[in-house]
Amino acid sequence: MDVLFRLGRATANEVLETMPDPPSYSAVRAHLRTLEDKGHVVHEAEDLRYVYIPTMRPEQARRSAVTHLVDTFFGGSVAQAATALLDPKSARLTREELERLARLIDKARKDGR
Amino acid sequence: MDVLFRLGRATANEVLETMPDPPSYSAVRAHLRTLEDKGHVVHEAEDLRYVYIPTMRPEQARRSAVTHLVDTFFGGSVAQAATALLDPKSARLTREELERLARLIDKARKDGR
DNA sequence: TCTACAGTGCTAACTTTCTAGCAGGCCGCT
DNA sequence: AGCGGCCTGCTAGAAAGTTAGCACTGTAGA
Repeated sequence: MDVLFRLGRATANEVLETMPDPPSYSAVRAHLRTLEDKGHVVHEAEDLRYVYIPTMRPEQARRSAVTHLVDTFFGGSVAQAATALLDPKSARLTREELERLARLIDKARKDGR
Repeated sequence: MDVLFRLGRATANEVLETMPDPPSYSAVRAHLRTLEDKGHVVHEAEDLRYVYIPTMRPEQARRSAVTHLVDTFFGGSVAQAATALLDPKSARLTREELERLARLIDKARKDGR
């Protein structure tokens, strides 16, 4: 699923190539099929092969992943998660991005009071 | 592992209770043992039962989880991830938290130029 | 003391996942 | 037409994960 969320859509081979510690091609194909059985993905035939696509909408997947991360690793604290995310040691943001985030926070400050 | 990262340390029973869609108690115990075999957790005897603890340091686990989230769901863009995280629809930050984040970004802006 | 309880170690059966491999279809190339 | 490559569907055996249940141990309480 992570590969599919990352790529948006992918064939069995692309999933295999993108995976870290990949299992066999057979395993990937079988797993994609069970994911389809469970309704987590759909496939389309394209150029003679199957392209798999997550059924969950990207925004929802992102939201759910973010919530899970915050709950699992930051005790539910968005602020702590944000602090870790913006940690200068790893962040590397452009000036425009920083401006935009600053504006976002500014707006939240005004709205919140 | 998610449960252990969330709680820091937990017994088999606590893991079971914390899991969504929990399997059987037997499965949890067996799984904790294989995690221990693989070196991902250690156990300590405490009050006659085993308490399991992740071997990876929390900071490292958090960093790695954040990186994975950003890469998987936000195309590697920290800025997009931050925007989603601070989305006012779900964020709910206190004024102090907002101030702290604002200062963090301000600092990054000054350092970066 | 002895009884109940909760936890561990272990086992055996069962289910699911993983793996390799085969037949068949479609395409492009010679 | 014939060949090779790539993909699907399918199968069967191996490996891993799941489950229930037993014996044993230490603790607490009647």
